[in-house]
Amino acid sequence: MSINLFHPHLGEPDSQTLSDRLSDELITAVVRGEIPPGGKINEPLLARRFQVSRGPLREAIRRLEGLHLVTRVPHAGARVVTLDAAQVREIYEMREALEGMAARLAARNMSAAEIADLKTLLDAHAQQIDAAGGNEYYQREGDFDIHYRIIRGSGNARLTGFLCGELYHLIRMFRYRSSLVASRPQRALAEHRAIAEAIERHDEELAEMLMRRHIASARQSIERQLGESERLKVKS
Amino acid sequence: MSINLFHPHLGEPDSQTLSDRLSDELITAVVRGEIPPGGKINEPLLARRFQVSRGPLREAIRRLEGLHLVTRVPHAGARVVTLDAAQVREIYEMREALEGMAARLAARNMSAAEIADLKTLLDAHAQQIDAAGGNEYYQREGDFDIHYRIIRGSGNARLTGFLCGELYHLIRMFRYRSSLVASRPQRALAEHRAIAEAIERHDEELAEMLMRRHIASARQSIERQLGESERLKVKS
DNA sequence: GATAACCATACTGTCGACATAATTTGTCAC
DNA sequence: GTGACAAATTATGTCGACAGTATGGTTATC
Repeated sequence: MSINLFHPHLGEPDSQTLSDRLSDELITAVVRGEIPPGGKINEPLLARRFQVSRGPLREAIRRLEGLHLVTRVPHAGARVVTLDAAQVREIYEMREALEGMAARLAARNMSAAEIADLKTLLDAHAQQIDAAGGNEYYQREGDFDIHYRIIRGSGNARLTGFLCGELYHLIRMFRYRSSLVASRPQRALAEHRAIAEAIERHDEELAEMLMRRHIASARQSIERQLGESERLKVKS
Repeated sequence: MSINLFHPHLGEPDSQTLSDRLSDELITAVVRGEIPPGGKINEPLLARRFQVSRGPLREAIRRLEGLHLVTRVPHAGARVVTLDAAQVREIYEMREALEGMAARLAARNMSAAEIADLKTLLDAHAQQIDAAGGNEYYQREGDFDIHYRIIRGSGNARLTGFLCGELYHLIRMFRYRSSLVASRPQRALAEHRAIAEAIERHDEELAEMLMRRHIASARQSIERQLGESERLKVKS
C-alpha cells in the first residue's frame, strides 16, 4: 500500500511491479472521472493507452474491483461504479461508525507530540481558510489532512487502511463528480477543534461522539444538496 | 459476490468464471488452514492442483490480497496472513464499530416479519444449545447466523458485504487456527436476546450499545485466552 | 569449521495468441 | 420507420512461453 494516499505522485519513482503502478493510475483515472461513472473498462484500449499487456491490466482491474471502485459481470466486462444517493448514505454510515471509533482510539493512543502536530495543522488550516478565501481545493485537502491525521492516530493500521484506502477513494470520486459545495469551512474547523480538544483530554467518549456528529452533519448537508439537484431534475 | 457466505458449497454449480471459482476455493483453503498462516502461495503448485493456468490463478490471488487474506511482496510471492494478538484486536475494534452501527440501523429498518424471523432463529439456537450440548461447531454457526441476520437487517449492502465478506473470513480463519473455546453460549444467547428486543422496540441507541458491548466482551475473552497461551509459551 | 562468493533451480512478472461469449452492425420483413 | 433476426466484429477468459529475479545449495577460501 502506498504511503501518500492523498498525494499519490509523491510515491516511489518506478518501484513495485507493473500491475501495482497500473492500479494506482487506474484509481486516479477513476477518481478524477477520466473514466466516467458507469463507463466501461475497455481492456484492449487501456492496454494500448498504458503501453502494457492485458495480463497486468486485468490484475489491476481485479484490485479496483476489490476496492469496490468497479463492478464486474462475467463475460461482459467491468464498469466504474455509479454512486446514487442511497450508496452515498451507506458509505457515510460506515464512515460515521469507523471514524467515530478512530477518534475514540486516537483519544486513547495519540502521543503528546502527535496531538501538538494536530493542533499546528488546525492553525495552518485556519490561516488557509482566511488566506485562500474561496479556494475550495485547498480547503478540501486540508479537511482530508486533518481527518487523515486523526485516523492514523488511532494506531489501528487496518482501520486506517480501509478508511484512507477504500472509503476515501469513493468519497473523493463522488465529490469530484458532483462538485459539491464545501460545507461551511468555518463550522467544520470549529468542529475539528472541538474533536482535537477532546482527544487532547483523552476523553474517548466525547471524541467519538463529536466525530460522529461531525460526519453525520456532513452527510445531511450532502443529502440536502442531492435532494435539491434531484428536484431540479424533476422540474426541468 | 456469493450469496451463501457461511455455506459456500451451496453456491451455483459451475457458473461464473474460472477465476471467481478459484478465489472461492482459495478462500476456503486459507480459512480452513489447508494453506497454513504464513504459508507461501506457490503459483505453479496451485495451478497444477486446480488444473488451471496461472493467469486466472493470479487474478484470484489478487482478490484474496484485496480481502487482506494474503500479503504480497513484489518478486517474492504471496503469503497467507498471520494474525497476531494486535491484529485480532484491530479486527475486533472495527467489528465493534461496524456491527454496532449495523444493530442501530437494524433497529431502524428491520420489518416486523424480519424481526419475527430473528426471534425464531433465537429460539432454535436456544434448543441447539440444549440439544447439541457441547458441540462447538453448531453453536458457532448459530452465532454467525444470528449476527449475519442482524447485519443484513441493517439494509446497508456495503456494510453487509464488508462485515460478512472480509472481516468474518479473517475471524473464522483465526478461530480455526487457534481453536478457541466458545465463550459461554448461554451468556451469548442472553445478550443476543437483549439485542433482538432492543431492535424490536426500535431502540437504536440501546441496540447499538448492546451490540458493541457484546462484541467487546467477546474480544476481551479472546484476549484473555491469547494472554494465557502466551504465558504458557513463555513458561515452556 | 565457518563464511563468502557463485551457480543452478524455481518462481514471479509479463507478453502474445487463441477460443468463446457478448455486442454491434446490417438487413429484411412488417 | 420500427422491430426482429443474422452476420461480423469486438472484447473477455484462458492458455503456454519467455525474461528477470529471488532462493537454496555448492564450492572455494580463510
